[in-house]
Amino acid sequence: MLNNSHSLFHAVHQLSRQLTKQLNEALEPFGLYNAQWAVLYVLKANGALTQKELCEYLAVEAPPMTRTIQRLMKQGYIDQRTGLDKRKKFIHLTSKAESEFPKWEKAVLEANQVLITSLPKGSQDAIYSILSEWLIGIKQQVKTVEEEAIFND
Amino acid sequence: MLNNSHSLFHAVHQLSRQLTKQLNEALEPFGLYNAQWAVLYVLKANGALTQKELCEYLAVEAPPMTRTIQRLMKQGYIDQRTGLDKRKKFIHLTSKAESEFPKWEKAVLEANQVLITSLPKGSQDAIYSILSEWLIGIKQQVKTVEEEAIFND
DNA sequence: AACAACTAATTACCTAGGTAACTAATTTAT
DNA sequence: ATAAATTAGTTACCTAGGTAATTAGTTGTT
Repeated sequence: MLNNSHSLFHAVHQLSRQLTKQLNEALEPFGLYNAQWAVLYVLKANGALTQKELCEYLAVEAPPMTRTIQRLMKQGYIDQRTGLDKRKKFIHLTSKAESEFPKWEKAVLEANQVLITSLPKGSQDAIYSILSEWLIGIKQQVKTVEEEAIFND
Repeated sequence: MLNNSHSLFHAVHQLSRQLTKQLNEALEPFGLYNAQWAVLYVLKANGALTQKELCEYLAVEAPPMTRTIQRLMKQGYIDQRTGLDKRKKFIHLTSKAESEFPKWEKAVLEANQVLITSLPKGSQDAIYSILSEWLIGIKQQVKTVEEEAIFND
C-alpha cells in the first residue's frame, strides 16, 4: 500500500533507469545507445520525418535530438534532406540501417522479453493504461498551472 | 490495450522525465535539484548514513552520489564525519538543513500534489504495487541472466 | 517591398546517472 | 606477520535530457 508520493515517484524513476540500462546493454554489440535506437525505431515505423516531428513522437526537446541525429548520421544510419522549406530537415533511414534493422530489433525484443517476464500480461495492460492516462493528466495539469501563473502576472 | 513493450517502456521513461522536471521546478527557488533533495529526504527520514548506504537507499551508483554530496556540502546542508572505519564517511544533515527542511518539503509536496491529482487513489496503489513487484522481478531476472552468462564461460 | 514575428534547428552550458580505473583502509589467508 | 583480496570513496569520461540564446529561413503586416 502506497503511503506517500515519494515512494511512487522513486519507483518510476528507478524503473526507468533499469529499463534503459538493460536496453543499452542489449544494443552495445551494435555500437548503439537507447536514444539512437528510439529514433531508428520511429523512423522505421513511420518513414521519413523532420526533426521536429521526431521530437514530438519521442517527447524530447530539440537539442538532444540534434545530437542523436548527428551521431546516427556519422554512423551512416540516416541521412538528412531539406525539402522546399529549407528550415526543415527530413530524416531518412539509409539502406545500411534498413538491412541492419532486423538484427537490432531482435536483440531489443529479446532484452525486452527478459525485462517483462516478471510482469503478468494483465499487469502489463493495467500499468500501460494507468501510465498513459497519468501522463495525459500531468501534461494538462502542468499547462493549467502555467496558465494560471501567467494570468496572475 | 498494450500492443508492444516499446510503448510501455517509453511511457515509463517519459513519465520519469516529467516527474523530475516538475520536481526540479519546485526546488528551483531553493537552489536545489531533485538528486540533492532525494539525499536530504533520506537523511531526514533515517538519520546519518554512510555514502554506501545512501547509494543503496536511492539505488544509485557511487560516483553520482559523491558528486551530489559534494554539492550539498558546498551549500552547507550536510557534513561528513569519518567513523572508526576510516573508509566510511557518515553524512549528517546540518542544523541549517534541518531548519530549511520544512520549506523544501512543503514545496515538494505541493508539486507532487499537482502531479498526482490526475491519478485516482486506486490507481496510485495499483501502479505502486505493480511497479514494485516488477522492479524486484527485473533485478532477479537480470541477476539470473548474468549468472548463466558466467556459467557458460 | 520592407520590417516584424514566428519557426526549425543548432550551440553552449547545466544536471543526472553509468562504467572503468584508481586510492586508501580494512579483512582474510597463508 | 605479511601478502592478497575486499571495500568505500573518488576521479575521469561517457550518454541522456533540459534551458537559454542564436542563426537562418518563412510568414504576416503594413
